[in-house]
Amino acid sequence: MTESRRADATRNVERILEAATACLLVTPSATMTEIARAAGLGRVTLYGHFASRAELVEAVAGRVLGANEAALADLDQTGDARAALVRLLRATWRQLDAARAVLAAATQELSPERLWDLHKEPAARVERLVERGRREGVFRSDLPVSWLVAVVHQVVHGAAEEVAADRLDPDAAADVVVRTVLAVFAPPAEDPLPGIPEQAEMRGGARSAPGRE
Amino acid sequence: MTESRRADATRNVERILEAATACLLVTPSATMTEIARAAGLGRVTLYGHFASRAELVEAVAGRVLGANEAALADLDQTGDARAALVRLLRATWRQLDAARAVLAAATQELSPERLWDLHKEPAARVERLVERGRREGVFRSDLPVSWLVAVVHQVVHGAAEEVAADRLDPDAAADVVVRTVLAVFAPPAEDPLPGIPEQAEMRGGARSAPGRE
DNA sequence: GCGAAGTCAAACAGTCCTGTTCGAGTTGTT
DNA sequence: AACAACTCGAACAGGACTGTTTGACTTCGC
Repeated sequence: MTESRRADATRNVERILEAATACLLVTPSATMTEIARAAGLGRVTLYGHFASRAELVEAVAGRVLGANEAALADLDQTGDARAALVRLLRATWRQLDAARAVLAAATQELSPERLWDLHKEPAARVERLVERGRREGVFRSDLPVSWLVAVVHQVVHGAAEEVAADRLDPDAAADVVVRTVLAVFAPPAEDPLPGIPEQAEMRGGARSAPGRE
Repeated sequence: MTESRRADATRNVERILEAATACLLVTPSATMTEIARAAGLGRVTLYGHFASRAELVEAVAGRVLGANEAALADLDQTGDARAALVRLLRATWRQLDAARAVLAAATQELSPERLWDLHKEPAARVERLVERGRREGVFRSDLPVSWLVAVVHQVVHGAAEEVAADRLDPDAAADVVVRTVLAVFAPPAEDPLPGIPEQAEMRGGARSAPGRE
């Protein structure tokens, strides 16, 4: 596939992907013109390598997610579940610092199914860990698994936003994330307050598919 | 100001605002045409009442936030800080169920400063409560206040997303939110894990104004 | 019932974006 | 050196949206 392509062409594809990543990181709605200018290339050249904007965005998303996967794949997931969670969180944080807004772009540009695919692997990783931690009794069981996974997602993204808004020290962010998630995941000591049902009924991953449209 | 306006005119303004709220709730980028159709009115009529799309979005945002404020303003904020937090969370959840996506629309349509203004009041309310709870020793002090406020924001919005994606039972959502936030806010029993710095240095609300553009 | 206020469809101008074509220039490869 | 691969600017067609105008129509208020 990449057999007979001139050297500068492949180099330019790389330049485009990098510029696109940078642009989409700032503004998910960055235009082809902007990306081309950022890459120091002509707009037409982009279309020479990517048939459409969607294709470029997908390539960027795949690239970022790929790097993410690579970094997270060979992570020690054994031993104490909490320690494993901490490692996973720190690694995720490091990666997501870069991926954040690119995903935002993909979110509103790609088809929902395609997007769900991209998010599936990281989510599954967290899910497996959550379930193990539960069996071992170190994570709480009174909240849905899907919710705990969502909390990780929300907290990490939220921290990224706070850092971007200059309301949180980038160096402290990783620890803040770890502390927060650990606090949520820890089994509740006892009911701290009356008026809260003992066990919230949950829907797990029902997927009863009311869907849109 | 609203003196001499025909009855159907004021009624239509109301219809427009309601339709716009509904539309923006589904899609933040809803067009004037879509909103007009949803309101059962002509597109031109919208421009008769709102000079521009931005003006309409701002009106909708103001309306939603206003209702939010009204509901939260006369809330019992005395007594145990945790109980007060629970009340605040439940009330916020009830309101935000409706406000969610409207704010998303406003977020990318309105000027950042204007948006910050709209978010300021609710955030300040949470912040005051957090600080009181800290003084009373029922909330943790090892994380920045601004972060705890952000956590509330993230968790509530995250729950709304999960509900929208049909991964969380709407009836259980309020409890889930309460449990999650309480877990984060509770003072850490002791360092549960080595490798975490004793106290994360924080930036509070520095606002060193790097700004965009 | 009369006039003013309000509504509306159609059509228009203006902007911005995507994606394509063309011809000329440039640069890698052999 | 020479050919092919590549790049590029300009220009075009097409679409979507915003915001305005016009002139006819409906409805409210008195």
